[in-house]
Amino acid sequence: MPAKEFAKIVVTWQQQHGRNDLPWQQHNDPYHVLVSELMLQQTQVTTVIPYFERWLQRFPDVTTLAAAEEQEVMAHWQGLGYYRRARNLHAAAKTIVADYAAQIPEQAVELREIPGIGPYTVGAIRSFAFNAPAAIVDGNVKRLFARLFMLPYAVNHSANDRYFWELAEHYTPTSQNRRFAQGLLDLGATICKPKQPLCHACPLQSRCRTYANACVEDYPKRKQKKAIPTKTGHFLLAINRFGVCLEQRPANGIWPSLWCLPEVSQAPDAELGYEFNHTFSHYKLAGKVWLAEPATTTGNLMQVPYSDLADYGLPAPIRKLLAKIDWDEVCNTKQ
DNA sequence: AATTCGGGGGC
DNA sequence: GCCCCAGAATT
Repeated sequence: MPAKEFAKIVVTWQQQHGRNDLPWQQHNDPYHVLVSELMLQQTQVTTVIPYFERWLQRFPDVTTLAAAEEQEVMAHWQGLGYYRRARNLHAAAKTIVADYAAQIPEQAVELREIPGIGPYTVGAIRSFAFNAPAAIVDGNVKRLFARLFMLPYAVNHSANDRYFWELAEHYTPTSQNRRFAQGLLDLGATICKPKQPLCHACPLQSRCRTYANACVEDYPKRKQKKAIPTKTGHFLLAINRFGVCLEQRPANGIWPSLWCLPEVSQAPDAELGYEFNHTFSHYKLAGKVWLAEPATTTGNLMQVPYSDLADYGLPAPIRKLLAKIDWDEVCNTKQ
């Protein structure tokens, strides 16, 4: 299909049926685009919206964000996951203020040097913030192309990325690319969904090779991935009438820089109080929570009153575990 | 090229 | 339970 024809179909459909009321679409502000794109990396739109709104209230522009304290930046990301993105966004703001006079650059080579901005986000910022003719390839675009052209390339195999990028660049129009790029994402998210795609409502149905062959749901092809391992983690629950001991985790590894129950490398000589399970994308964590005395814990500790726990960006499984504990009862039995 | 980074939605 | 999500950085 000619590239111009493809672009016209996508642009026309986006105008009539696409998403045009998302919070970060309202001003085409490069900072809004930057914040939303970092938040949207591997995170669904409906999850991001409330975080985006709170973020803009506290950090309304790139200068405000650059001047903010790390701890406060992390607190506003709490619960969103992939916490490195928050540090990247903070570092990106500082870079933009220092090197680009607080103006987000438009050129790809400059954007690519900014922390947290990879190939996809370069294209997204150039498309959405500047309406520039830049390609984007994300999970939605790969799935759409894989089905439309019945591609045999597994979408979760990085060696195949070049095929999808070549297609995306071939079809990227020289005008109206903001709407075209949005249309690709909207088609993938609302029509060409992973499961139960709405082919009856698809503007590309007559062009779709997997639809013609009645094999839409067999695509995209996917490379089989290994089973994820299970790791055991040992955590200390040290409490008294003053509160619970929390420790700030190191900046690298799981839950970077978040406050958490102190973690130890092996099971201590103590009573096992609680257990929990948590599944990450790449391993399962079997958490053992040992009842310890506050004096036996070491490290970067802080004793936090139970009533203040909500102020600390606790990892989700830890937050849920602590929420189940009846503090009055624990204090009475422990004295 | 493979691994490491969360957490929630949806079925 | 499992797959998926507006991926990037690291090894």
